[in-house]
Amino acid sequence: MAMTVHRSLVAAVPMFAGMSEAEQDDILARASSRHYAGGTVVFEQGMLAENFYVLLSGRLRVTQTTAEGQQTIVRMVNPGDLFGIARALRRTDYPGTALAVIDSVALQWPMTDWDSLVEGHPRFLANTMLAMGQRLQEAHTRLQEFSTEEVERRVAHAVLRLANQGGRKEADGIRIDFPISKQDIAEMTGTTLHTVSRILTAWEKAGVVEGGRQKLLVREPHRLFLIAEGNQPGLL
Amino acid sequence: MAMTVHRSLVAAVPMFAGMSEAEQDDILARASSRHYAGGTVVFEQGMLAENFYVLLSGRLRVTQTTAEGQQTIVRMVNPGDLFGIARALRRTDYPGTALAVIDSVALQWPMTDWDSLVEGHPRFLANTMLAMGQRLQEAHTRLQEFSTEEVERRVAHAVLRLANQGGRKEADGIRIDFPISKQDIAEMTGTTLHTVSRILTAWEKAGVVEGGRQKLLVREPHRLFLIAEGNQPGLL
DNA sequence: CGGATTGTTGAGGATACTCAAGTTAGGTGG
DNA sequence: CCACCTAACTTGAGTATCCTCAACAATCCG
Repeated sequence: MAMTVHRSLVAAVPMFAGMSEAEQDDILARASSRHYAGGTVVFEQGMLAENFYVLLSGRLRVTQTTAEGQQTIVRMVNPGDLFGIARALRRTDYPGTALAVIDSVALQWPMTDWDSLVEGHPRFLANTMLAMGQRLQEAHTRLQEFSTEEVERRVAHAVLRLANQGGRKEADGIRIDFPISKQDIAEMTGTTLHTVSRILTAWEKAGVVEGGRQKLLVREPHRLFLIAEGNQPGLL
Repeated sequence: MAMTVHRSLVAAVPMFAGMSEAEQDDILARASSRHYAGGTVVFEQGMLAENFYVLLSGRLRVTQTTAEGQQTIVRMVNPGDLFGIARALRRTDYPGTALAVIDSVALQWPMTDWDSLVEGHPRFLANTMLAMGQRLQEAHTRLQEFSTEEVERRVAHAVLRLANQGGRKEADGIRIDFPISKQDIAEMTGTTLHTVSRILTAWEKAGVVEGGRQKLLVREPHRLFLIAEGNQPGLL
C-alpha cells in the first residue's frame, strides 16, 4: 500500500531537521508510506535489510531473540524515530524484529538509496549520526542500570522511560498510551514477568501506579523517580 | 607535549580510511599528539569536552561512576579507536573517565574543529558513524548478555572480548597484553571481584585459563567459547 | 623491608528465579 | 448476548545464584 508523501507530514521528524524544503521534497520523493496494523511485523531478525524507515505514527517494539529463544526488548520506536538502519551498522540483515504494537504508519526507503542519501545530503548524515548518538547513550545508561541496580530500580527506570517517551498526561497521572504487558517490562529489564507483577502490585498498593491488563498509569512520577534513584526504601 | 604528526602513523586508523593523502594531511595538520603514562587520566567524567582523540598506541579504560560511587567499565579503547567524541552525542562534557592503563599515545583535536571536520570531510563523518554503529552493536550485545545470561557466561563473554580486541598470541594461548584486575572484569560484567575470582579459579583448575595478579592468559579459547554460549555445564 | 594493592576463600543470607496452581480479563463464536 | 477459550496476570513455596561480610594470603612497589 505504498503512496507518496507530503512534506507537511514530516515537519517535526528529526531526520529532516535543518533541511530546506527543496531538500526535504527530494528525499521524500523516494519514500513511500505504509500502514501496519497492530500485531503486524515490519521486519524480522535475520531478514535481508531491504528498507529503512521513519515512524510517522503508532508504536513499534524492537526485540532480539537469542539462540536459546530468549527475547529481549532492544527499544520502543516512537513517532519521528528512524529504525531499520542496518546499513549504518554495515549490516545486510536486520539485527532485530520490529513489531507494531498498535496501528502504525511508517515511511520507507529502499536501502539501495541509502548511500546516495548519505552522500547527497550531509544534513541527513548528520541527523542520523545524532540519532545513533542518542541511542548509544541510552544503551550505556541501561548497561549501567543492569550493572549496578537491583530489579526494582531497573523496573522503575524502565517505566519512567516509557512514561517519558510514550506517555500522555491524564487527570490523575501519566498514561502509557499503548498496550504494555508485564512480560514486556520483564524483557526490558532482564527479569521475569512474575517479579514484575509482584513489584507493580506493591507499587499499586502504595498508590504509585495503577495497573491493569496491558495497561499502566503512573500516578506519582516523583515517588517512582525516588525508587529509581534508590533514595527510597523500596516498596517490595 | 604536543607535536605534529606524520601520515604514516595513521595508515591503519579506521578514521582515515578511504581518504586521499591530501585529505589525511589536512586533518592531521590540526592534530597534536600526546603521551599518557600508565595510570594517567586523559579526561574525567563531567569535564568540559575540549578535545576529541584517536588512540595510536597503548590502552585506555573508560569508566562511568554513578551518583552512589559505583563504577562500571563502559569499554576498553584500543589503538586506532576514536574516543572522547562528546560532540557527536551533542554533549559539552565527557560522559565518562578515560584512564591510560599502560603507556599510551593519542592524537587530539580541539573540539572546536569538530564541525568543520564533519562538514569539510564527508569521509570523516561516514567513518565516525561507522564507529558509532559498531559501538552501538556492542552495547546491544552486552545488554542482551546482562538480560539473559548468568554471571559465569557474562564473564566468559567479557574475557573473550578482551582476548579478541587486546589479545596477543603466545605459545600456549592468547595473552591479554595489558594489566587487567578481577575488579576490572567485575565492573565489565556487573558482578563482584569475589565472584570473578571464584570463576577464574575454577577455570584455571580446568585448564581453560591461567591467571595471576592483573594477568590473564586464555589457554583454551574454544572451551571458553562453549562456556560463553552455555553449551557447557559450567565450571563453577 | 614494609605498606598497599590485589587476590583468595569460607560462611551466611538475600534477592529473585523456578515451579506450580489458580484467577481475571478480553475476545470469539455460537 | 452469553459461554467459552485463551492470553495475561497473580500469588505462594522452595531454592539457586550470587552478594555481603570477614579474614587472610600473595604480590608489587618504593
